[in-house]
Formats: sequence, structure tokens, C-alpha cells
Amino acid sequence: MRKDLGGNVRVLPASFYARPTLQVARSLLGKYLVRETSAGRRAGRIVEVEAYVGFRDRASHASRGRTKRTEVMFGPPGLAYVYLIYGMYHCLNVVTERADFPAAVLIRAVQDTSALIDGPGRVCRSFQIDRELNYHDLTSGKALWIEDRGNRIRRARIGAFPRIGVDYAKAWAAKPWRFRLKM
DNA sequence: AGATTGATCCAT
DNA sequence: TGGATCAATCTG
Repeated sequence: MRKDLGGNVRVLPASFYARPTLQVARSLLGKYLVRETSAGRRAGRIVEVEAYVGFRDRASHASRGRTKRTEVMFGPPGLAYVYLIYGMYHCLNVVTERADFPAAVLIRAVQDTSALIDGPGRVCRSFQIDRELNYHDLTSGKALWIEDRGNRIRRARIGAFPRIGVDYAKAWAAKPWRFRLKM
């Protein structure tokens, strides 16, 4: 299938990511995560995400400052931030907003045609995403990208909840920055 | 509830 | 340089 024609299907451009992170997070619901390898193409509908916003967000890796690991979060919008957690699992984020402002959205769950892949580590395992894709340009339309397939998501279908696994962030952990698409 | 696993970060 | 920590997942 052509990615830039046929009306509805198109790779999300940098302008999509260059917006306030909470907006980007909600907008990502219903979009399609696409992974292309030599083995073929695989896609899934994004159904759960989490936003990490700015220097002051204590739940964000970037709250500790600009380090080798967090540098990508300070990069231009539309980059992939992929990191290894617990020495075993990878997590995929998309970088948002603007250069020098650290923000990203974690992809927590996608709906395949046959299964729900629930959990950021499972998403990466299922889509063969690892740190080789850290800094990958998601607007390139190669290897890994996100597509708009023209389906509209009504605001009423989006639920907001506290983020997972960030209790150490105290008050910031309570912010309803996890967004999930109701079935 | 406990184990797993290794990169990262910061205090010693 | 050592050791605590970790945006998770699996098993019992």
C-alpha cells in the first residue's frame, strides 16, 4: 500500500509531534504503530499511552537533567526514545514539543488484529523494537513509524488515569497523564 | 510476593 | 568504582 496516497493513510509528520505533549498523547490513540523489517510489516492500533512532560515532572527521566540517556528527549519532535528497563525489557517513546524541552509519550499498549499487546515491554518485544531504534526518525516512513489511517476518535472514548510504576514521583505520580482508549 | 536483569546515575 | 535504582514482566 502507498503510504502517502490513497486518501487516508499517511505517516505522521513532525508537526504532529511538535505540539503540547498531553495533546500529542491523546491524539496518538487510534493511530497505528508500524514496524517494517526484512521479515515484513506489522501494525497495531495504539490504545494506551503515557505523557512525560518537562524538567519538573519528577516521573520523567529528564527530571534528573540532560544526560547521555535523556539527551534524546531534548531532541527535535518525532524522534524515538527507546530505553532498556530492568535489564530485560525495552520501552518505546515518541519525543514531542520542541528541541531543548524534554518531553515524550510512552506507548503502553496496541491492539493487533488478533490480540491486545498490553504493556510497553510487550509492545517492544512483539514489534522487535530495541535500542538500535533509539533516535530513530519516526517521520521517515522507514523501519518504524506511526500512521494516521483516517479513523476519528471521539473525546468521550478517551479515559485519563495516573501513570504506572512511578510512585517515587510523589505528587507527579497522581497526575492523570495516562490515556487509554475505551473499547 | 519474589525473582529476574543490566544500563544508568550518583555518592562514596 | 560500587551499589542502589529502575516509565516491567513472569512465575508461583
